[in-house]
Amino acid sequence: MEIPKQFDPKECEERIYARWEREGRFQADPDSGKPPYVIVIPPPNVTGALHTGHAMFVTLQDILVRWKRMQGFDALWLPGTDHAGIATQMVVSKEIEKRGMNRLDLGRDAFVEKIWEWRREKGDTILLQLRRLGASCDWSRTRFTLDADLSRAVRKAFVDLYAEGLIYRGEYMVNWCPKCGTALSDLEVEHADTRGKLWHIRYPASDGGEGVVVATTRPETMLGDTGVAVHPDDPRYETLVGQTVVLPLVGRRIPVVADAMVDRAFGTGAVKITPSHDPNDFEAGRRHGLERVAVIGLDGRMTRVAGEEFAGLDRYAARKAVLARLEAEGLLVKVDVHAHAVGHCQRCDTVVEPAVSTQWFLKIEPLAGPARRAVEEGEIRIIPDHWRKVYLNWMSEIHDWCISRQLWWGHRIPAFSCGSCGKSAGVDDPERRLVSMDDLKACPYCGGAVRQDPDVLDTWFSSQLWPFSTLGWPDRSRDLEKYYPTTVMETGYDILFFWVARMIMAGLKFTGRPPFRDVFLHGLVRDARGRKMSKTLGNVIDPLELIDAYGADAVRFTLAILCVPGTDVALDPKRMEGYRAFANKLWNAGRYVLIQTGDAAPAGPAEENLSLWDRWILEELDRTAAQVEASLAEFRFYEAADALYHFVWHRYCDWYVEVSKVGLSPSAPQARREATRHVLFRVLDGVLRLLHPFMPFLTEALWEKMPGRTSPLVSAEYLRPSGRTASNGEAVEALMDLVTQIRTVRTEQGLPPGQSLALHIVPLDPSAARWLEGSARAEVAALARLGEVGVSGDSPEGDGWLPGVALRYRFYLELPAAQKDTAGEGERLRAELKKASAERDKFAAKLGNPAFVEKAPPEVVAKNRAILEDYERKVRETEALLARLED
RNA sequence: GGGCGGUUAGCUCAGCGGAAGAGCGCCUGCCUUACACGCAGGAUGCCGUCAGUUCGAACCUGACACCGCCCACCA
Repeated sequence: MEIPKQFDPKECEERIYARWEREGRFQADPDSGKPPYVIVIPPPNVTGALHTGHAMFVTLQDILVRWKRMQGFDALWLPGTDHAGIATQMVVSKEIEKRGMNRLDLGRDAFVEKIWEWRREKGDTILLQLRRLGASCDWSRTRFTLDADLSRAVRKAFVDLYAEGLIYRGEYMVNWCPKCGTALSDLEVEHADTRGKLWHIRYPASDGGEGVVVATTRPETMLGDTGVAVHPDDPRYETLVGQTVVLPLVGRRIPVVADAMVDRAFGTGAVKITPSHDPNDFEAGRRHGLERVAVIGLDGRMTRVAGEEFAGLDRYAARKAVLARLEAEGLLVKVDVHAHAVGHCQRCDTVVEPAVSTQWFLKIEPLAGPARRAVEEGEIRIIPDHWRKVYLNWMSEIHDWCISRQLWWGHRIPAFSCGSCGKSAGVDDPERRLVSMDDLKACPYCGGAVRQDPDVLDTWFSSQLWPFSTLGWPDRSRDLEKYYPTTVMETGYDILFFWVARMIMAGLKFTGRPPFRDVFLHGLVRDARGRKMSKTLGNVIDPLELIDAYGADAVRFTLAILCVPGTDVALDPKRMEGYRAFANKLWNAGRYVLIQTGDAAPAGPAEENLSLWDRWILEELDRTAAQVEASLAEFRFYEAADALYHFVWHRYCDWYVEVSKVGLSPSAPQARREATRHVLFRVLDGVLRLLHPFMPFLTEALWEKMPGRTSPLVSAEYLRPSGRTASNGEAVEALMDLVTQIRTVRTEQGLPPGQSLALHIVPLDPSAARWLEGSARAEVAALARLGEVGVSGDSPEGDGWLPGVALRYRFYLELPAAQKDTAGEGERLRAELKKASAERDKFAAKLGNPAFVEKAPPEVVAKNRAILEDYERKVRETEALLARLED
């Protein structure tokens, strides 16, 4: 069989993936009788391109799903995409603007049709990209949030919540993005600390007196002021309360009111009240019955009400103009530098404007209570644990959710209003008949013509239903019965509130059950220096380029091993080189094993034919399997990946494969050769199973080259720890230590690595002697590249032997004839003696402390004692060698 | 203003009560026939500061100092 010396991802990735898909290996089967294991994908935006965040979740979820599938679960990983309201509308708007059109010219229907065209053209791109990473999704169950059945689920949710009075409509102050032209939820506003200014402005008293100085960060809003507030207990303003002051530039008389919301220590202790343009003032205005004067329009420009001088100006131009006028009139008293947080639109980064408008809201408290309890009581587990606290914290101070958006792309709100009788959903609809599952043809109250609300729902309103809407809800489908609740929700912590929290609320509300049992939140992928990736920084890493350069397996393995719960991931392509090398390492180990085994799987040998090393590597494999199992169960991907890496490279390849060359040599007995072949093969087999979820392509490619493999690895059984107990650890470690010591002496003495030298070994105790029986001497020789190896109870005759001390052996390395000079050896031994004595003293002191011996657990004391003995022996032996050397 | 993380080898990070670790980088040798995407050997750490608890602390407790993140309607 021809196996190339380098693993070539390009050769196998596409071919193998196509085979898996063709054979239906990812398909879940509710009638299989197997227990379900379910993950629904965090649906990427339908217009999106694969980024590193996707690569991370694909890697982690695919590891979990493949692992469980191999363990015999009916594993379902359900894929799909999100219509992503604002994001998509923005992308398509920009696109048609490039062609000289705009969405208003086009009109709603035509524009929405354009987006659908776009979606048909590009919408599957991202799903094809997920495949490149090896995602084993059940593509037959792919869903899109705007699919007919999912839209029905959204409508059902809305109708039910409305019927229950949890959805209401009203005029409130909301976050408004002047550029996107829509209301936003609190979560869609990103606060950025900004160094602004605090302007102190004098409002003269109506009677011509001094009046009051107010402090504001937004002077342009003063045009809409309808009051000034001071603290009720503030002696400075006692006499002013109840009076009126004159609003500069406008001339309006506005009252001074007392309100406890005022912080006396801030600014001047007097606050201007603009009920139309500040959430606090909105409330204050209500409390004191103040008029609302809107001077900033929804387009971010000053309204006519702002006065002729300012009308039509952009809000920031108006700020300058207002300040100039105040300055001119001598009313600008003081300007302070003032740092404060300014809200920006998550999508377009425009400064958000608080604005009063009529919107739809979802009452949160009735939903939040059960959602809080589900986590508090452990029905839902959030990992890492500190996110649990964050979740609970957020859940307990959550506000109602503004769910309507003034967009065209999304689920249109199924609410109607009547042109004849004037009844309108949410406001004047006592029997709640104007919201319905079917489009209303006529007013159910008077039969008049009805009009549907033009707004659409926040994208996240449909996302919150994803774990069950994708499975057929509100119908009681077979899938819903079998796969709901899902098993694990795996996603980035950045959408804990946006998505995870809301799914929990919605899941409990609509299905009566939590939508998943475990929530695992991975860190965000950042650049090599830990900075957030951004186009402006130019540090964006494209996962597809990574796959092209290193192969999907290396990309996956890197992401997995970097995934430490609770930490963001610093992704360094340099590091990926290391894991590409790892892939290649395993490839070549497989190549070696397959060349040795030929075209028949080697039969199992009798237990007594297994050597020390054979048993050791099988135990190590077992321990690795147990470690992977335990680590994955707790979502410690890095730990599982690290255990596999270490086992494959530093146990199997570095030691066992090297030792096996002795066992396979023509001079070895037949039984030894067979046993070695068997163990080599068996460990490779186990490694491929264990590693498959992490590196699916490479492992499958090797698997298909193994003799006797009819069905693919993806459907094979995962390796279970066999629970072997007989331990050879001590013996093998002593031998490994011996080899390492010999190599060190060799290198330090500058002996040519290629030269075959003779060695003499003196075991320091009977078990050490026993471990050298059988093939061990030949193995040591091979590992340390030696010639003849002798063993005896005493040092060898003659000159020119370089002595050394290992844990359980003394050894003598024969110098080449031309180099019979051991002069440097004394120095080396003395250095080692010094180190060993220091260690010995440290442990002796510890054990000399009666409190330690008395109070520490016995096994700890015993362990320390054993270490002390090792060092004592080492010191003793080294001293003896030195003494002889100096004779 | 609240809350949550982090501070360990040059870099990125594990370890979280019993001998300071990994990967990359660095230094020395090696094309040893599975692999130079390789092999062998090596150097490198007041485990942020101070005080406590403990037989024992990188790990627990409390303060402090820097970094970072999230939430929040003080103009």
